[in-house]
Amino acid sequence: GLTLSLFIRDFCARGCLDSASKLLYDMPALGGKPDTVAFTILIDAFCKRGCLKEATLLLFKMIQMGLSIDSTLISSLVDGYCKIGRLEAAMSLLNFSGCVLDSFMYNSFIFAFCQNGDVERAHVLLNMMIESDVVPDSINYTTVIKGYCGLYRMNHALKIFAQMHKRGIEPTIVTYAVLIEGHCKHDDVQGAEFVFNSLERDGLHADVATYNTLINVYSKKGQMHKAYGVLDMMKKAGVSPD
RNA sequence: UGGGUCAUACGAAA
Repeated sequence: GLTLSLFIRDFCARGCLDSASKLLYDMPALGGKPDTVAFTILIDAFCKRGCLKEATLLLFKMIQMGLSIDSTLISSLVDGYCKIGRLEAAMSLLNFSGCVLDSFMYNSFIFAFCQNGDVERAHVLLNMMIESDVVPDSINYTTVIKGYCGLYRMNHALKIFAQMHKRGIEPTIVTYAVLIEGHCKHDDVQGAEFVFNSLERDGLHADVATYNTLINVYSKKGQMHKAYGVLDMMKKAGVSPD
């Protein structure tokens, strides 16, 4: 199954889902066995394009074939349904599967609530994770932080950030980028600079996206000399602009 | 050693 899955993955990455499907069906003839992972790759590709009907059909097809389902597979579908706003479909699929929510699936719901502007509910979900002994990771925290930043609630965002630290979850480069952008929305250039500097203090390496975020802050504030200064920082750090 | 969740600008749309 592994060999042909690599080709299926490549087809999906290139957006050739028809070729990927064909290969999946041709696997037996080619001497390969379609397995859960091969199906998951294709199902996830359909989910990411919002084609949940095709994805769900494939799910039932593989179940008919006697293949087992696992959390990764269900997570793809749960995220797909969440991304198109069908949270109840995501929930019923989850119940049907018998899988339990893990940090990935929790995040699909948390993200969806944030997108709807219902960050309070996303926050409740984050707390539910802890109560259910599912350890929230930096992605779960970052998603809620971004939600609060989007609502201009920097105080809440920073509170979550502090809780994250207290629980020993390491922020990532994304966490910092989200906070930098949040401060920018608040017209708080100094806050953005403070976050950027703490990033370096914590031994994380800014990447192109991080630098672009900071450049965006400065250019929106008309501080182009500082924006050019970031360009110099990038050169010194060996990060090329895109 | 193959599969799932979070971030930037620009462009497009409003």
